[in-house]
Amino acid sequence: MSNSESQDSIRRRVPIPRADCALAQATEEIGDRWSLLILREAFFGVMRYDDMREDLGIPRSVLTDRLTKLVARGLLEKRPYREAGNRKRFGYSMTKKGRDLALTFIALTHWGEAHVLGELGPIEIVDEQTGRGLKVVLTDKDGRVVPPERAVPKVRNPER
Amino acid sequence: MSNSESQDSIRRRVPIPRADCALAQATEEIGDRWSLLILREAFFGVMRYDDMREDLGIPRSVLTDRLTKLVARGLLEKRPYREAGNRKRFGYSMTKKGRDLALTFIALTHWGEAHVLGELGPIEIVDEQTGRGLKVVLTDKDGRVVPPERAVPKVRNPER
DNA sequence: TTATCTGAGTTTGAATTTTGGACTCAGATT
DNA sequence: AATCTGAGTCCAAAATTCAAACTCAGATAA
Repeated sequence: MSNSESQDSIRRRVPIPRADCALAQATEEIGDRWSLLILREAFFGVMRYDDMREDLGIPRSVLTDRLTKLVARGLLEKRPYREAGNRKRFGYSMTKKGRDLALTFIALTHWGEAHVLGELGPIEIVDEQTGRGLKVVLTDKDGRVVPPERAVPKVRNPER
Repeated sequence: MSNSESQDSIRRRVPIPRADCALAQATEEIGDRWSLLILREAFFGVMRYDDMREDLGIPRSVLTDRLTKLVARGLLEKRPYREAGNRKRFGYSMTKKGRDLALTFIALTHWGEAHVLGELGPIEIVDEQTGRGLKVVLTDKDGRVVPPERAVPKVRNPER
């Protein structure tokens, strides 16, 4: 059916207003091999430098660098804490901006399970209040669920 | 309110079964500075090497490398096409696996608009059938919408 | 038929980033 | 005074990225 690609649809594309696109900006902040994984740690409640390092196997210098950047960009905050009978230390926790990446995490995790891992991973995301498993869906303004195949890009304010 | 972090909650964290996590696998496939942007191009209907290069400002050698990898991993496919009176060429288009990243794109794009760009970007995602704007939400099994703040990780089969 | 153009790459050498390991430092504990 | 620990810093080698120049094959132009 959609074999008609051959002729001219190759050129018919959404004209893309360049780098002012939100996805490009977003990948600027978290689009490297480590930042997302570090944020996942924070999302899962890991706050300490050495715990993250051990979980991820990330080189120290890179972890230090990423944590610093994530704090500077407001995705994490560095806060002092004190454990029973220990000196004060610092840990990292999510800001609102960081927590708002949860949807992206979950969507990407589900994709990874479906298409890379090939099975359900060891951790699921549940509703804290009901304990029920959660999934990510698209809805329109009225809350009607729309399957992802029907999602298409559209220029918001075509300037002509 | 949540000032009680100080004492011991710092250590109380989900024990994370290591690298078999889906998110780590997923970032292995698309977690670099360019892959997601290339896939966005494909999602927006850009199929040609030079169009992608121009849109993204990506070095040729890197684009070639990423396209090859994305094809090898099954996110894109390379297909011949022919434009009116031109020789046969090759273009790249999304596979199902690639298209299934749409939810992740959209979630990340919305995050970028809210937290980085600070305004709506030039492109919105709409329902192809109704033209209405779409957003990403979390739901439970019954389709009940759950706000992202209530999403928490849980070990799926705690082995004890 | 030879020359030119074009899309889709390669190649190259310099600049940048990543890596793993060793080293540091300050406050607790022995 | 010596040791331990969490949270880094510093370093040289390895891997990646970059911009710019070069290649190559088929279509069109002269």
